[in-house]
Amino acid sequence: MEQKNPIQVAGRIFDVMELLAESGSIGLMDLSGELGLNKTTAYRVLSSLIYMGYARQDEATGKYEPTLKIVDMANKIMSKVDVVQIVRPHLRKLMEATGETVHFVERDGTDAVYIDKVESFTNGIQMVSRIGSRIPLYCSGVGKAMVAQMDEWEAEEIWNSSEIVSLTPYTVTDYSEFKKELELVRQRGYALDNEENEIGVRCIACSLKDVMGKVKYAFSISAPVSRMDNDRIHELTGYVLEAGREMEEQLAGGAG
Amino acid sequence: MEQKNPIQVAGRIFDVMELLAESGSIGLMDLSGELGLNKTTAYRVLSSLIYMGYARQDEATGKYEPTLKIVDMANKIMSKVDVVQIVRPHLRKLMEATGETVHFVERDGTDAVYIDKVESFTNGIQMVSRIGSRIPLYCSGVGKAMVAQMDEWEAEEIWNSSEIVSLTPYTVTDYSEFKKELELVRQRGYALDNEENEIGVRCIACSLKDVMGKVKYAFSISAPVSRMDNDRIHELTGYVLEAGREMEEQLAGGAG
DNA sequence: AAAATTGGTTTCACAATATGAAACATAGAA
DNA sequence: TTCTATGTTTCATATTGTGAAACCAATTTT
Repeated sequence: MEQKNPIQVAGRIFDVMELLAESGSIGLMDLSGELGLNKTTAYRVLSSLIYMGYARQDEATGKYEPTLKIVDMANKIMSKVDVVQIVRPHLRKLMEATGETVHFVERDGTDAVYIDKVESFTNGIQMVSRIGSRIPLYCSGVGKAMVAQMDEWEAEEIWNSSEIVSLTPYTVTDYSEFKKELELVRQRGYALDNEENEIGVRCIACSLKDVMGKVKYAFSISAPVSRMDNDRIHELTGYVLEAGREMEEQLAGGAG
Repeated sequence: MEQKNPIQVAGRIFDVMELLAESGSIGLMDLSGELGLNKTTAYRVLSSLIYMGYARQDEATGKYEPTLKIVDMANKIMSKVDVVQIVRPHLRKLMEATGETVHFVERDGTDAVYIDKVESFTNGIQMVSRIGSRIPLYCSGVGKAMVAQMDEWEAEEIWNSSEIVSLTPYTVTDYSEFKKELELVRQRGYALDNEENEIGVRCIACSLKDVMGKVKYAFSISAPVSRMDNDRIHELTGYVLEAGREMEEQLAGGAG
């Protein structure tokens, strides 16, 4: 058994918040059923959330919904993530130059966490990425870009700790194949994701080192395959590498 | 006394989260001191937050920080706010046409809550608005734009329930003056904020009705006074009213 | 219209759970 | 070394959260 929450209610409270966020609007019975909570307990948790201003109850339907107080908190958190402040102008520039949506991630264990994105204007199809959401390193462009710059043992550790699943028919699930791919990434200076993570989406990614010289960040341009044939990839590569150079320089200089 | 939290720890948990968000990184002692919590209690709360993945402890310094899990939750919440999906393209268009930052708010009691913003690219000076943060109705462009379209009694109720303070020398703190201003807004179709809320910032705002025909939303273009003389305001007015018409139409049609 | 069902709200006796004083551990400063 | 400042763990205690059951108010069914 993997140790329990030092505060029982805390788990319940966040479960409720999470469910409110997920559903947008939900009734007491559905909620308590979904979470396996006693009706009264669920009610008390909701009352508490309302008391604190994180939830509200719809007058008409009696259903419960989240307020935007969490969103405010989230934005406070983001405003403190100073890497974002530094790289955003570059990401914008890259988006303008290419017309495609740009993502920026930070490594966290065997995952990458989205910490910024700049969406393309023209782009009809929107990527479903969300700031704060995660993507595994082993099957994403940004992930491969980062792992490629790590020591062999670390790459292997990440592979072994990851739960390898075929998300699409193109997902690499064999370690030796993965290693070959990494070698390619090192040669080119950027990584490609050919629908390995989500069908219909290709992306070009490049990693960045932090102040300590450790691989920590990566960014990517992603677009539907229809706009990402080999010629286009070749064309975009230049922009990506250029942006990478600029950002790396500024990140290093910022807090030497 | 105004009734207490049905779950005591809940308050403490969110106080801690809020403080983590605010400070970015904080030690146990500072935290417990700041919140008036017992050292052990603070420690337990933090342990619980870490257990759930909402906080982490810096290996090197021992200090505690928020993770991005809350941010993910916040974005889930925002993705459910469908008004945003509808109006964003219009806000973008407005930003592109004017080159100025555009805000979109929803009324909540005597406040307006920011639910979307599109920042101008060129803009050197960044507004400090945050999605989810609040601004009083009585002293903001968006607020006046909304109140102007309400019944007299509702306007008065809002005024009386608001805590009127002079945020700047230009803030209107007299009700009869406020009413005159509202009359002007009705005539023009848009509201102006001449540094009434923040010195150095002017904005043009316009309100929108929801599906039920109730005044519920508003949007604004804001910019530093240096770029907002009377000529410029006159020039921008057209864009604002145009955007307002388009959005109102689409909001009404969406779920008739 | 009466009865039954459904969802939200309140009460209350009980014990599980959060509490905080105090002791402990560790690292850096004097 | 000793002192001081932080973070961590223990443990006896009662405060706090718990959930069964009763309650209320709309709907829906009969």
